[in-house]
Amino acid sequence: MARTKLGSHDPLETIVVDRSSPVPLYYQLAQQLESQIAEGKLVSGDRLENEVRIAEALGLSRPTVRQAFRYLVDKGLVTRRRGQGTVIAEEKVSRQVTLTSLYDDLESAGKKPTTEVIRHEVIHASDLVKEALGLDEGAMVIALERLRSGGGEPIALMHNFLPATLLDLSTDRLREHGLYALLRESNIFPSRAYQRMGAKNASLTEARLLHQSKGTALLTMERTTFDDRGRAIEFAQHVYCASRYFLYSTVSMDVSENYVGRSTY
Amino acid sequence: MARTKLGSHDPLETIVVDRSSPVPLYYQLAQQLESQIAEGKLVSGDRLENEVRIAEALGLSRPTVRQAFRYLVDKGLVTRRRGQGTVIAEEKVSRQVTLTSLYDDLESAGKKPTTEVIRHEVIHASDLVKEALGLDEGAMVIALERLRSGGGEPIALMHNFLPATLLDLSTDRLREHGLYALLRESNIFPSRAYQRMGAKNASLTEARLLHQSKGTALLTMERTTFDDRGRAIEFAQHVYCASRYFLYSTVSMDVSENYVGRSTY
DNA sequence: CAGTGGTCTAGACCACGGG
DNA sequence: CCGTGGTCTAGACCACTGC
Repeated sequence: MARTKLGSHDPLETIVVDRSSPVPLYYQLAQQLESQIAEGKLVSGDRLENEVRIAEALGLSRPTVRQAFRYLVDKGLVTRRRGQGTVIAEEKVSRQVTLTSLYDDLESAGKKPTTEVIRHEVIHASDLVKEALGLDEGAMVIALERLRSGGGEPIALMHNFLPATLLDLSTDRLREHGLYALLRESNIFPSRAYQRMGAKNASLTEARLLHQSKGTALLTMERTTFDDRGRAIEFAQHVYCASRYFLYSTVSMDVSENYVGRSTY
Repeated sequence: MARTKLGSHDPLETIVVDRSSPVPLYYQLAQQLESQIAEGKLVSGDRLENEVRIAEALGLSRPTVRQAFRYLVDKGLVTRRRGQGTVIAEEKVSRQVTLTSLYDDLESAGKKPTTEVIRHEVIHASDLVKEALGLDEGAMVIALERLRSGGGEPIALMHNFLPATLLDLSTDRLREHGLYALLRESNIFPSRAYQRMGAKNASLTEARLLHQSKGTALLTMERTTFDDRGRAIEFAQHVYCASRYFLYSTVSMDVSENYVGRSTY
């Protein structure tokens, strides 16, 4: 079954680009294709028109269309192969667009999350925190300890350290919002994080806070987050209740390794 | 201290592109910059020349230089800001280029890894495995159970399931190589994986195999891996010894969220 | 062989950041 | 204001895939 169009649905018919909009053309195109995938108008295995025809149909140049496609590839929504075309990917990969670090917020959306702020103060950074954040001797950091619950049950015990010079945090707003949301409000945009995941048996205090018994296996995560300027903005040590919670992530293998593997130079 | 060049070192002087090489020009440029970063000739905070001047200096067009820079940005090696330029990023982010899924191999490089193949047979896929790999009723899969050790101590107990139609595996080669290396040899290129991490208390058999006591906290990971064609190629259930092992990963936040966050349309 | 994406060019104008 | 990266165009040729 080879279909140049896409079964009963031709996505190009419903796509429009607005040249008066401040939104980049490639982004308008990418978003509309993304929507069609999200809505199920384009499903796994469907093939898109080739770049040239899309460019003609929408009155765009080919590089612009390619930029839109690159966005979709980066998101794992489509796969492209020379000589074969552009095909909608398995939902599994794309469905979980959520990043590990943000999963809290999304997951809890269905679970009525609450956050209890156990600790919120400005202190001298410990050696570990200084090292992680690249701070100088005597630097001050905001130290947070929060208990995140969903559906009435505790999910995670979270310790965070942020450079005190970065922003001011309100304890009240911490109760209502994720930390990253507050950072974004202050024009700090997390862009990359370096994470380390492990496991540990619950201590007595951890067990009590998380409503578990001492010795229960807990998932641990240590993370250093950097913003789009390359600044270290947060060091976190979290402990998750493994019985109620998993950390999800989508990882992409390095293209360069494949490249080297396939080339012969 | 504003330096248009880069302190004592001008990276452009040592960069050459070979137009007769089959390696793309943008990739030649990206790799050479990457090398200079790896070798410490370019260090965190250094600023690169702007696109136009690099293009002129190397006799390339600006889009080609941009493509090289995009590669470096994707790898987290540099950050770029309009009006400010291209700056080498914190080492922390870039150092750990390693993917979670491949960490085994890299880590074990320093630890003399050994792999004991406990099980290697072709079986009917269970419902869970069929679901994960998107297989039909009655499909056959290769079932693997391996114990990975480093420095004489067991590190991980690994269960893998691969579509039997995908390739043939030799038990001998499994002892000597990582699974992904064998896949690549068969022209199967893992490109994305969907992972779920958790924790559990060791069962008696797990404890025995991993030289731990029953109840010790273990790190668990479930993963479905897709290749560059978008095919599901592997479903894995691994259990790691938390006392000797961590899972590392570098995650990048979604650009589009930032984009939306900053725009006003 | 025809069809596809991959690479590359030589320009253009715009948007943002900082002095 | 200037310098920077961000977007966009209209072409060109090449490399891989599958028939």
